[in-house]
Amino acid sequence: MAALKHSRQRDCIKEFLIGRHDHPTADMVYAHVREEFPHISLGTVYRNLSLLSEIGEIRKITCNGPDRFDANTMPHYHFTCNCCGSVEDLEFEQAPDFSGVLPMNFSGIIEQINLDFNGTCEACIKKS
Amino acid sequence: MAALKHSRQRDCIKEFLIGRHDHPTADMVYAHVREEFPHISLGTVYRNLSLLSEIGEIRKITCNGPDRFDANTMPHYHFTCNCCGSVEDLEFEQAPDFSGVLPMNFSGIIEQINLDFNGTCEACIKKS
DNA sequence: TTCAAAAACAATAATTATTACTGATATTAG
DNA sequence: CTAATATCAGTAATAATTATTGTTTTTGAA
Repeated sequence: MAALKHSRQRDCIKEFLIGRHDHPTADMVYAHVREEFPHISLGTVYRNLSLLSEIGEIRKITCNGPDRFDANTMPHYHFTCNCCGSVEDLEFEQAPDFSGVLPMNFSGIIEQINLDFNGTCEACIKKS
Repeated sequence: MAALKHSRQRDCIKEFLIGRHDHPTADMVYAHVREEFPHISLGTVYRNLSLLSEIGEIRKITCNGPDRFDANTMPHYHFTCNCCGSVEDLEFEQAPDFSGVLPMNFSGIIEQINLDFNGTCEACIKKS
């Protein structure tokens, strides 16, 4: 049940995210999708973003300020600027390795490991 | 400037956090501090929590749901339950090592590295 | 020990981010 | 084609946080 019907609005949201690498907020998605669907509502954007996250087609990034969304669901890492809130991908010489990182005395289930960085982005350094 | 005067309310907030290891939210702090200062306002709690974070005396944890606060400012790692939102500390056999983890093509300043985990906590597993 | 400048306060209003509700519309399986 | 229902737009409601305002504390210097 909950048979997930096709929707043009959802497609448009996903297509937009695929074309972007700056991890847009719900508002940014809304602003864009509105060009194609002038009557779309912000609630629809939020609902579809949650839906797409739940089925794993996009990734929700919880950082400071509003949530952000990323169509790249491969493991990768983010830098968040404490100053302007922008989020960018980080690339490494060698991928971080968490294979030896096993928690002690923990009886829950770990589903995801998040490594992320924050500080001041290049643009904000120049501003100051 | 901004000479940070002493305040009994701020002390109480900090003392409360020091005695806890469950990373309380602003509301939880408010509920407790109210016992000692029945007229304290939630705004005061928020203001002091930000202040204490800014000067590095506590750490603000941005996760899903409301922000949480931690008096332990030493490097350590958190597990967040996707189900109930609780946050707990994780202990490791060997501390994660980020020494080899250097970003390429990045011109900002990295101030903090966050490694955190999420999934389902023991209590939520039992519930289901 | 006053006393005034400024930080901090309580109370409350406002803002921001997100979720829930409702009746109309679009999609899809039979 | 049609009925069932997921999705929609529009809007109201909630949750989390920040800002404003006039009053009270704190503190350093007179």
